[in-house]
Amino acid sequence: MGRPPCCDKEGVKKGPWTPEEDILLVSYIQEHGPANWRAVPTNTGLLRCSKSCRLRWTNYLRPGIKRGNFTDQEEKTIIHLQALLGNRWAAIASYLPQRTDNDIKNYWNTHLNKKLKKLQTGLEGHPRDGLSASQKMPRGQWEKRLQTDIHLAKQALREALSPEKPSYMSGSKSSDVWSNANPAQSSNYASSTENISRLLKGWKRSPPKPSETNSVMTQNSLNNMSGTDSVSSDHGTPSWKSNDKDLILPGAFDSLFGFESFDSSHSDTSQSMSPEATLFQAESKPDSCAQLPFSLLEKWLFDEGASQGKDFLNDITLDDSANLF
DNA sequence: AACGTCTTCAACCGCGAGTAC
DNA sequence: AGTACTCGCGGTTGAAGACGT
Repeated sequence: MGRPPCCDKEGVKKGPWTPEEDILLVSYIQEHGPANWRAVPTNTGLLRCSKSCRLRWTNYLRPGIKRGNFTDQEEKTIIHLQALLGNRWAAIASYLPQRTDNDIKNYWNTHLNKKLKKLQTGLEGHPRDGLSASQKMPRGQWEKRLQTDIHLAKQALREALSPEKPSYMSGSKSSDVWSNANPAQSSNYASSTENISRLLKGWKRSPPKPSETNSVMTQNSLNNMSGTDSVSSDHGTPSWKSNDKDLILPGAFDSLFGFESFDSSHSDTSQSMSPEATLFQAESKPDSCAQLPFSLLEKWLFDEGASQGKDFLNDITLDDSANLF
């Protein structure tokens, strides 16, 4: 028996999404939550397959997504996690809540891979000068420790992902969140998304011709979505506002690798984020079950102790990571 | 200005895992 | 237990813009 196609190939639109399609999708998800993707094309009238809808949502429209350049810290995180986890982009993305696995994968393939290869080839035949803390120890010892570290991290990840994980973990997938969400939560959800408001900004600037507006797109949903400010005030949390600042999961990533702040420009935002917002940020990530491994990994990263461990990753340089491959 | 090449990234494809029946 | 179906992941592609000649 052959595998059935995920959608009818006939009459299914492919290629880039239009703002109109985005609005339709966002409008639908606002009301129903990101679940039962199979039903999305039918219910929205979108001529897209369910997979395409899900992908569009998770990689572009989902709230809390940060776009644009990767920071040095993010770069380091990706490099290190890639060394630990390999090309498990979804797992890596779970440590960078604002980035999608697709983004990270693309960034790795287009930037980091090249960068590392370049450095690797550049280092061949050159003495290793400008050594970081981790490199100051004899190379053999460092490599040995690194192997042990990787082994420990993998073990920790395995344990953390075992079925005995706490209940809050097992039920934290975004679809679960949404299938259980009440309508009010659903409304807040869509209204609080910077991506959606950004989308709507563009939408307002160049509104579609009336004939292009699908009947599924209710005025009510448009109002809800564009009313980000009013909703944000309901929460009393400026970070819910639609603005140009990126949302950030507070705390956790400040501590990761000992960064004072994941990005200094975000610190204000993260400080002002309410617990609800924090929860939302955590839950909006599809694979939030990796939060526990994160803490274990973080512990492992810092278990190097006060001696040198804490600065290990801050000090880690691209050539450090290059040697991991 | 025109053309060719390179780079980027959104989107697609196929597969495996999980789940409902 | 077996089948059908959905979802999520990772690899890959291709359109579009950037850049160089």
